[in-house]
Amino acid sequence: MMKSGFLGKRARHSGAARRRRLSDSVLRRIWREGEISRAEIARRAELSRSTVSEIVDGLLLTRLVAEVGTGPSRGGRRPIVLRFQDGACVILGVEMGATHIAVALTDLRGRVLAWEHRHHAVRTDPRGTRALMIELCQDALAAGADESQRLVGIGVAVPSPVDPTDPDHLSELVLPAWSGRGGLQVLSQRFGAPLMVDNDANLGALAEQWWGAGRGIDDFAYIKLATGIGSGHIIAGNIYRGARGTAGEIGHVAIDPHGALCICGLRGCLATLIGAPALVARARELLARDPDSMLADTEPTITAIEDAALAGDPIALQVVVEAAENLGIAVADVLNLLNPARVILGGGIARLGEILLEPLRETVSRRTLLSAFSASAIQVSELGPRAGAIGAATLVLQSALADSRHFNLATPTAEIA
Amino acid sequence: MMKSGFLGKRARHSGAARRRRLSDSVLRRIWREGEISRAEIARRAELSRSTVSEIVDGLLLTRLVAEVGTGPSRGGRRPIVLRFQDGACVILGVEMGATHIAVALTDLRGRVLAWEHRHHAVRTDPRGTRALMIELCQDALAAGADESQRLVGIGVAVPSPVDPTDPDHLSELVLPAWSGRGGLQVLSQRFGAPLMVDNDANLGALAEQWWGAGRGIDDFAYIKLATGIGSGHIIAGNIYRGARGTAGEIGHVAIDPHGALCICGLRGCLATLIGAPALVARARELLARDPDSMLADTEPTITAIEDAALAGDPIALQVVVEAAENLGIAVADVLNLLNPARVILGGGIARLGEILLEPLRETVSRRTLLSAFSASAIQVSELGPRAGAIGAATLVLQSALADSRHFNLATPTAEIA
DNA sequence: CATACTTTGTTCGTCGTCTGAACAAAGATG
DNA sequence: CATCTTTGTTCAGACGACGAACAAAGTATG
Repeated sequence: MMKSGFLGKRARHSGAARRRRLSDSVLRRIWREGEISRAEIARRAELSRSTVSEIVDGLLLTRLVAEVGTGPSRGGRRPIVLRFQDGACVILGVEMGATHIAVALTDLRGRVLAWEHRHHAVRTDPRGTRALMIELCQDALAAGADESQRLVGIGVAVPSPVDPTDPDHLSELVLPAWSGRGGLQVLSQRFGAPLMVDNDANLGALAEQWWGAGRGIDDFAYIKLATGIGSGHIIAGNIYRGARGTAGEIGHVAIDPHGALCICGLRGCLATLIGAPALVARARELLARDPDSMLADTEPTITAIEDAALAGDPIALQVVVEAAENLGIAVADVLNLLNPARVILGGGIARLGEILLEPLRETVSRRTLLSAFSASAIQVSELGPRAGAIGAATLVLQSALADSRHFNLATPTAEIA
Repeated sequence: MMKSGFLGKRARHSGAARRRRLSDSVLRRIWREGEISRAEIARRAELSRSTVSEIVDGLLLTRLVAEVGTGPSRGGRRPIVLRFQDGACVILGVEMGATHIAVALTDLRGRVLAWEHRHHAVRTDPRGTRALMIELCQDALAAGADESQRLVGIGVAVPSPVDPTDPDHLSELVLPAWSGRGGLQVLSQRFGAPLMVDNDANLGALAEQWWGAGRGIDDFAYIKLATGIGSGHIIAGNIYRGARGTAGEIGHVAIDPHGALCICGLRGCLATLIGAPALVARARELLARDPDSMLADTEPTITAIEDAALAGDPIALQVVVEAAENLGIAVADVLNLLNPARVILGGGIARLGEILLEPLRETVSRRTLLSAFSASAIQVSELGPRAGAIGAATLVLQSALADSRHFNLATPTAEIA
């Protein structure tokens, strides 16, 4: 019995699977270089030119790669230039915030082809949020994609830890009204494309790794400063999610054991000290004592505080400096535990740049082992408020480049027939 | 020109290199299973029986694998049992502490064949320390190895961060008299075997992963409580060293910003609160107020405090409970940032077991996100004071199992000739 | 400007791996 | 006892990647 059964998995060490992996590695190389010739691929990948030619023939059929003229001679025949076709497909990246939804439609190089953004009471309205996501995705596709561009997939950044074994689960502490379920499969069904979900800070980190301040760096931390505080960690080149997906909860690192109560049930978490509501409250406190501030005109919001700090308002600056000092304690802990090569700050307040960085660097350098760190390694995000949505799209891109079957194209053989 | 050059690296996708990788993966499988038949390997590795037979023929020639009779029938011919020869080689693991040197001679299954331990003023005497290491290694080899057993390599655990790009460098903060250099190559030269160096907490974590409380777990933290406090982190199955080898400095996480000054230049580091000297000082302080303690008889040492706590002495217990509470704050930070599946405590004080664990778990569960952790996931080391030296040997074993050329055996072809 | 030399990309024969089928040995089953 | 399984080996064949050879298209040099 069981003479041969299903021979689906047998082909691992032979034929098809091996050739696919090699082809994928060549495809990734073409993506990475943008433009490259067959001969150059052969040199860098340590393959023979004949093998590369064969593989490239297959890739040309997928339309992900095209020949675009000839390059400069290196002393002999001029090479045929292969170019990765960034526009062959599109990807949707959705960011779900506490009070907004944003959607980025990107090409295969992370370029934003369309951007949609809408304020919404996400926390209290699951159904409306899902409908809004679909609407914004439709709008983005209509604005930025044409018929020829296949949708590779949809990525979603959520403001909650995501357990890889149960990606639709959302934290009931952060989003009580959602009763633990995202229900995001509707997106997948509506647009007929695979869905990938991850935490917003993780995806911010991923976006910075591929397109921003983390390019070329295999170990860094991304800290998102918003209503909540979260961190995403790139470790040995990959997002680190921990045993159950809750790594990166820097917002609940203990700073002041006697501080205010947090939604997590603890006291003195970083989030209670420098989350947006905390900063607003602190600004109010300072205004009560000293009302000679441009902030006194209106009810202060986090955006107003940021604007005032940029304009040089002393009270806003004090709020920021105090926040930087508290953040510095947590950053120092991260440096001591994880030794990242860089720390990247994202979220709204990161637009303050040096106003935030200078007191932060000062605190951190007082609190870290001398050799461990150069202060210049603390930077602000290069992608700003779009990092989350772009990172969500990048998650899809990453998986497609890792295994080109996820591009979901007609197979080469089918195209020939 | 450059018709073919050196063809050393070309063979990556063909022939020799591929066969070697496959052979190594079969060897690892035999190691992992201990005993297994060819047919079983074929099933689990999804290879054909003929291929496995061919590879096993090669492995038998290395003497790392042998046929040892037949196993139970599964309804047909009885399989020939292959057994990994744990005793074919030996490995030396050296632990360099602040005040001692320990050497473990192990087989290829992490069993300790010989154990040497000597107190020594390591911090102030580099030359004598190196000589002592050589002496203890010699003793261990004489006591536990015979002529037929080749020495695969020597691993060394050092009480300093180790930069993978400069493994002989030692921290000048921790070991000022060593002026930044380990000079451990003498070991390699003396015994004619490769040398590998890593941080002691990292190697404690590795030992627990292979042989102790971390078996089968891909994400956990090991915390070494001794003169200094360090942590080693297994992340996605591998030791995480950070960008420059200084990950895992939990000893310098900030607990009390107004605390005592640390060698690192900061205040209130965990190490200043629960390092062995701090515990001794705290015991003295308590004794001054209440001299009715068994500790009052002699000058208190860390070992004496541990013994007294085990005997139920109230003052010793208070010292331990306070230490557990401070440690708990740092452990909670680790849980929030890294979400390990387990936390393992090593170092001398870990022998207190539940006396230490109970107040620690209490503190941690008050300070961590509910869903993130079950308190039972905090445990003490299974390997105790030998974890560092065994981990150092395991580092060598790991590299040999990853690439069997590191076993440094006569090649099969050479043995045939 | 003709000749020699390079580089590129393709074609084709070859080598080495891994496979699957066939087989003998050894045991289970009824 | 005959039949069926399982194991391990042998051997021919499929297939992938390689290298050699070649044509095409360039550069360097007299």
